[in-house]
Amino acid sequence: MRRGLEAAIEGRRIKRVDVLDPRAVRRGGPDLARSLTGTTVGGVRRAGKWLLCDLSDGNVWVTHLRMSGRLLVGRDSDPHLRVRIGIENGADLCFCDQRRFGEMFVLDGPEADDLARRLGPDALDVDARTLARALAGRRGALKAALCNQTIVAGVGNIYSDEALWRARLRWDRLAGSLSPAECRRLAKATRDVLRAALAAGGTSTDGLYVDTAGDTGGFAAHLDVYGREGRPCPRCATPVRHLTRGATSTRFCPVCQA
DNA sequence: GGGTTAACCTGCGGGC
DNA sequence: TGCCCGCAGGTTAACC
Repeated sequence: MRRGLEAAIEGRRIKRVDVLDPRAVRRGGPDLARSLTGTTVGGVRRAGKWLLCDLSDGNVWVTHLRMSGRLLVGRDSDPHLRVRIGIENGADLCFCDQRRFGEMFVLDGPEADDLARRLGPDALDVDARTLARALAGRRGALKAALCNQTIVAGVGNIYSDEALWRARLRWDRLAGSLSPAECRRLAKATRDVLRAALAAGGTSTDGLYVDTAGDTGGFAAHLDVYGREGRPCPRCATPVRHLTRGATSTRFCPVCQA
């Protein structure tokens, strides 16, 4: 998404902003349009799951897609269009979001730095030592820690289940109880699964997860446990288990994840 | 201070 | 056929 956004808007001036759903800009209020209009987009960065666009006036345009948010180039007819951003000499950038959890707002430089600072090390290149430090002393469940953005940034429900399966670790292990070898396995599994998913264009389970061109990712075909409950574990053939705890569901192999 | 839970939201599928 | 309910999930505030 960051790469697609970079190609579509980097170096271009924002000439118009139409907020069709105020909830999409709830944090920034009605000022979003005023803050963006007339500025030029510099770099497009990522901090965990947050997209950060540096603006020519020193402010930072922040977007989080949450579950169903999408940034589509030239899709004004999308039924879930929430914000339309007119780009000079380019197609409109359309923020579409079926479930309305996503949001965009503008922060000044130091505020954006604060947002990024609150996040843990980036999961895409986390190493064993960094992960061990981040998990040390944690008494909660390993999966909850892995999904906690202040501990490790960038992992959500799908990739935490996949990384834990690859590392042969149970979701409910005490997060601070991992041995150095287990930390090495989990760090590598987390990096590997995210890189593989990225190479495949992400995981699209229901057509909601698409890139800026509207194309679905292909990683769903390579998932080992997520969405495979009841089917054989690819490693030991035990049926994959599914359980719901609170608002999140977990898939795991009850035999080869210890 | 760290961990847990509910709320936010819409569309879809299953059950009746 | 139509209605109701549960489920999907990232972040945050409130609570323990």
